[in-house]
Amino acid sequence: MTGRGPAAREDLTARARIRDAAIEQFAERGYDRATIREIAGAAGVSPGLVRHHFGSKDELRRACDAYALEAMRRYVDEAMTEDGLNDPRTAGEARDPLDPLQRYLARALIDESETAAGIFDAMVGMTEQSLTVTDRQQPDPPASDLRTRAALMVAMGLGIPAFRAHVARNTGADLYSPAGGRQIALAMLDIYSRPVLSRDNASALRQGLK
Amino acid sequence: MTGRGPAAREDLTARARIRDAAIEQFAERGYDRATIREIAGAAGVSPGLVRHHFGSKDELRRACDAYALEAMRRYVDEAMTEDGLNDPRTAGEARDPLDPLQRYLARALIDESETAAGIFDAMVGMTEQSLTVTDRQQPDPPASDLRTRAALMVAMGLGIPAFRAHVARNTGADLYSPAGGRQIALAMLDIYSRPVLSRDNASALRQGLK
DNA sequence: GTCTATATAATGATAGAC
DNA sequence: GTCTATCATTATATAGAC
Repeated sequence: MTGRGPAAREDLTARARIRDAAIEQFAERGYDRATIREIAGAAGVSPGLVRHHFGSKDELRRACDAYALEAMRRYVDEAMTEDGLNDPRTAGEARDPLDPLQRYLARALIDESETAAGIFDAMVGMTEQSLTVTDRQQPDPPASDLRTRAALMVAMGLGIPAFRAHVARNTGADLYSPAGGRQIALAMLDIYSRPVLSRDNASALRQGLK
Repeated sequence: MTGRGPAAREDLTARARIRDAAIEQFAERGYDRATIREIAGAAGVSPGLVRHHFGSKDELRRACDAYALEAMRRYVDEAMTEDGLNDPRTAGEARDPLDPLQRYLARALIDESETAAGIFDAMVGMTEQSLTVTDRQQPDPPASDLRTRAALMVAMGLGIPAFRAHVARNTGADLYSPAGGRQIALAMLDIYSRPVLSRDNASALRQGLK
């Protein structure tokens, strides 16, 4: 974990408060439905000040994108060190500050942000690498294209923050509450550690595809 | 498969053409960015006629939702019969007409449609049922809540149509082209038939969560 | 740096002719 | 059933005062 924790809201500059409020609003309502007025209100400033600092709504979005990208990059850099890889916290608390950004990212991808698309592609690359290792450890090699599998797995993983509200309604567990986060992490471990289909079942279905 | 296939575009009533164009636009651009003018243009009619047939943009959305719901219901009814369950086509061509509606559904969930939320919940229920069967066949029972796992799996599955553009950019395979669909189906079979995590790995991570 | 007030563009809603 | 023309609303962009 680098540096200082999250500063108290009142300690942030107006510019930072606006950016944080924008990230929250863009993630929650999407780019179009989030209004400058609302963002300004949530940050405790006037709409005019938003323009003063960011120029336009579109540039405000780009600033949020850049901020999210930078935070992701910082996390990946740390996680990829030799220490990080063995630290159990890498899978746990260390990634906590990433959670709201993951939700922002999922929404930005749907809103067709260029920066977010780049992050998606980077995630596919990392998943590809990780799959290469996993594949080698398996007795029988997978029949399908590596990159396709990686892209699908990233899309599936992002489905959870994307449909967060619907998951919460069905489970009573909000992804971003401590208790809910644990409940969901527990379920994810089960999902990821057991196959949905048996090998036989899968190859039977494979036949049906030809 | 019931009844007639898709009618030629020119054979449809104006009302049906508007509905189809709206489903396409809502799925592609989302509710807010899809404009009545664009939908009317795509359907080859005037904006005024949209109002004549549907009253308002919101009622047009509801009509699309109802249409998607009905199509899903019809598919499920057929797939759940004794014939359907054993028909290999149930996993194949039989669900082809469902694809564009799945994409519509994914977007409608993000746009907070009530009807779509109901469909999501129904999908969770079906997944729950299917998981109950699968779980019984496994030696060791999963540790986590059934409904939570089901909700997460539905969200993950819908991540694919939700992030369709990004998957396509990374794989060159559009989910809704014949070749791309096959490529993706093949990869899904691999994903679903092999665990991402070993049991040991999973229980180690489970410890880290407490 | 911060605010208020105004201009402008886009879009959904409406009315009425054919 | 279908279209054209217009209105009302909303949100962004802009200008200028403090």
